[in-house]
Amino acid sequence: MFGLVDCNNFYVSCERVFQPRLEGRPVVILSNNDGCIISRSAEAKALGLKMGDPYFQVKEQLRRDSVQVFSSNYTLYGDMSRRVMHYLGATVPGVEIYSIDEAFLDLSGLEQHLTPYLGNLTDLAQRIRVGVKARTGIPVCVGVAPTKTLAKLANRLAKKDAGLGGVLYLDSARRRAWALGQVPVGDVWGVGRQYAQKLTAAGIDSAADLARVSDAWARKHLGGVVGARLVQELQGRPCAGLHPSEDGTLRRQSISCSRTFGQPLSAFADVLAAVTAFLSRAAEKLRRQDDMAHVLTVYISKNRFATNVLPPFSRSATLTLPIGPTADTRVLVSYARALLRRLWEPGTVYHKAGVVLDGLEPPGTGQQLDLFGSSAPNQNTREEEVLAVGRPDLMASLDALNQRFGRGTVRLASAVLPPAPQDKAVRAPWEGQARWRSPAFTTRLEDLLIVR
DNA sequence: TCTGGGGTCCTAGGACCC
DNA sequence: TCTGGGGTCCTAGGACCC
Repeated sequence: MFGLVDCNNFYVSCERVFQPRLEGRPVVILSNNDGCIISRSAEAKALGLKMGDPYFQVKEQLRRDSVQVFSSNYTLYGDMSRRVMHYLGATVPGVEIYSIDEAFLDLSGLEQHLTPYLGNLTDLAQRIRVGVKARTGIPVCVGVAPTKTLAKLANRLAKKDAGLGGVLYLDSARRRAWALGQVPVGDVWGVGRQYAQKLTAAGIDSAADLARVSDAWARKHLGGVVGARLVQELQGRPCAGLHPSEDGTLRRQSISCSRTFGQPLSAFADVLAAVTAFLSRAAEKLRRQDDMAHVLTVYISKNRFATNVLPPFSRSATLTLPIGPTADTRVLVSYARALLRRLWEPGTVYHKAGVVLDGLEPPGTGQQLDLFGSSAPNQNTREEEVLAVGRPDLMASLDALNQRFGRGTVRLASAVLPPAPQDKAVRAPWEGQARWRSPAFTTRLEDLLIVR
């Protein structure tokens, strides 16, 4: 049996924990660069504000309706998420952190042990909901069902129907059938815009309809094996297990960092500075989960909303590192520069850039065998290994300094712009704005709330 | 003037190998 | 005239998720 815990309007809820005056008022959170709406309170939803609405388009309405507007504050949200996940981890046997605001719970076998002492899974789910709120201030809903897809579906019903008290357990075939009938097919986990359109055109309107299609039909029209699994899961046959997140952290298979620039850029040096900064950040995350990367992708994008710009809006270049996996920022940056040159079209105005690290593996899984001269295939030359390993000690010092004195205290020279006239910090041309960012209430001593 | 960022999984064609 | 088949790796891209 699976549980799904999903935080309600998570980013808004994080702000409200430390600013109770926001309770009961419409609140929205904006994306990076204050671009568009990415989280809304119930009151903001009721005003018709939509996920993804560009700020500049709804600015007037926000003002008219006295909506409280915030820039996103990922330091705060990340820390609040950690607290929620920590509590869940201490409460049930297995937790899979699915996103910043969602976690699957392994509840298998719990019911039979639970019932005599503590009641059924509905009671447990209810205790979890109350417990998270009491310990973190974050409201959540909990769905419980025999498959992940049905747990998601139960969660969404629990969110929508206030009468359920924030919890729904699909404990019988009858209840499952009822739940499937309540949910439009486009709201099923795994059905996006394209598939929803295709499905409704075929007369499949609800989750219940989708649960009735044949395996062959699902394979043909819903992306092959993915579609087949989706339908099975709706029918109550689990196709996906729980992948517990060890010690409350999420281990990634790829790590990326990208940004829309604060202003359009057309100088190679400016974009290279951005790419270097993004890659520094990505490599930092890579080392934090104690991995090395074997594959590097760089991409640059034009403005897809501009009427005078033709597709393709984005070009990418991927390289399997000839030297094997590395976690050294300097090694990665030297390859990234070459990839960027390959993509670069002089005279083009760029809007966004990004990097992706793939092929992650912990240090010493493959390349170290070769150090001892094993006859493994694809073995690197000694020189290549030395290049790939780089200077782990240097990287460790870099991370330690930035951890202690703040992100970006020590950077690669190529990420730094020509010195400003005075000794004052200037924003890099690729950096955007965050005009309404709340304090880092939980992670900066200077930002601690003062209670009188 | 102003339109996010970070992930997952799957497919498919070409290169290359035996 | 006529030219195999299967596997893996690399790379790019599409669909989906929050």
